[in-house]
Amino acid sequence: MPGSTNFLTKNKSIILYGIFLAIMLLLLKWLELRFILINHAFEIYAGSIAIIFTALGIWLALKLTKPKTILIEKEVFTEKPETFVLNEKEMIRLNISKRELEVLQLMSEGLSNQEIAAKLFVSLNTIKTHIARLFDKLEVKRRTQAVEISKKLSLIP
Amino acid sequence: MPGSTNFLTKNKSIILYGIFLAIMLLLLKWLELRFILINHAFEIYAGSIAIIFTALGIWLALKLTKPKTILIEKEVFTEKPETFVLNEKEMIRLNISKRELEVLQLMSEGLSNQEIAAKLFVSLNTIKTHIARLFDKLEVKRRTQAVEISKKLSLIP
DNA sequence: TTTATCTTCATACTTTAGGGTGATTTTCAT
DNA sequence: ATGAAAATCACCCTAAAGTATGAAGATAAA
Repeated sequence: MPGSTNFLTKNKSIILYGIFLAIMLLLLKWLELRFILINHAFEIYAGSIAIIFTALGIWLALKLTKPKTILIEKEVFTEKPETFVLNEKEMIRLNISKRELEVLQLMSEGLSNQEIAAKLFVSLNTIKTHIARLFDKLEVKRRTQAVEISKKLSLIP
Repeated sequence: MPGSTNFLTKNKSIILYGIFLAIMLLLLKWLELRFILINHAFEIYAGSIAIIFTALGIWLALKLTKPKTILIEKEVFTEKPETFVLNEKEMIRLNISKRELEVLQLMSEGLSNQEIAAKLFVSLNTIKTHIARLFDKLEVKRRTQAVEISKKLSLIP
């Protein structure tokens, strides 16, 4: 830009003087600082040490100490675990066979003997004998009781 | 003891000399320490500052930091909530009466119609009609199904 | 191989459950 | 007080459940 170039050439000496003054001022300020530094060298040194080692102390404490942990156990109640596991011990104890358990399962779902027979491709009489044996082993007299008790024993879900 | 007294009087000058020597040695050692301290005053001072401020830093860090809180969610499976609450909305929706619910309850416990009748001091026929209405309202055909469904609907425990 | 258990099926019989219909008495809210 | 819902009961009939007994094939363990 020609405008700014003109300004520079016109006030060259003034600018140079200004710059000189600025430098001198900076130098004086620096010398002042130096003077202060020299005269208070010990205090500055001690202060620096204090600051540095305080920082070191903080760092050490934070880094090397075990974090203070407050363990809060929050109980989460699960609605229904749904994780049915067959109580095999009871099954063995009561001497209930796999087939019988299968019939028991279907019985608990509300199926009639006829429906169970159809589902397992066997005769109604077969289901009746299975159920009769189940009642004997479970020591019950009715299917509703059988369902009740075998649910409590975790033989069925 | 006369023995030890004899020993003291006999060697008095030797003992005194020994004590004197010991004191002199201690004095020398102390002077030596003083000399070391004076000559290394600055280092000692700086070191002290370092130690003190490190300690300060550690103290600050331990005292002023918030303890880290770790929240751990622990799943607790309640075996049986045992807190059965009747689903009254379903009861109203299905238009099931108190007496019917009572019968349903006993039915779920495995009682026969005859037993239910005896327990409620009513005739077998009454129980039959109650149950017939229940089956109608629950849209089922067998008592095992009735028990199944009404457990799911929280009409019975 | 032989024994014991499981699974299957049958026949006969008894008991209980369930369906349909109708009727009387309580109870309770309008 | 009166009408609707609830609770009670009876009778008849069918279907399903449960009991008892016997027996035969399948399977797995001894």
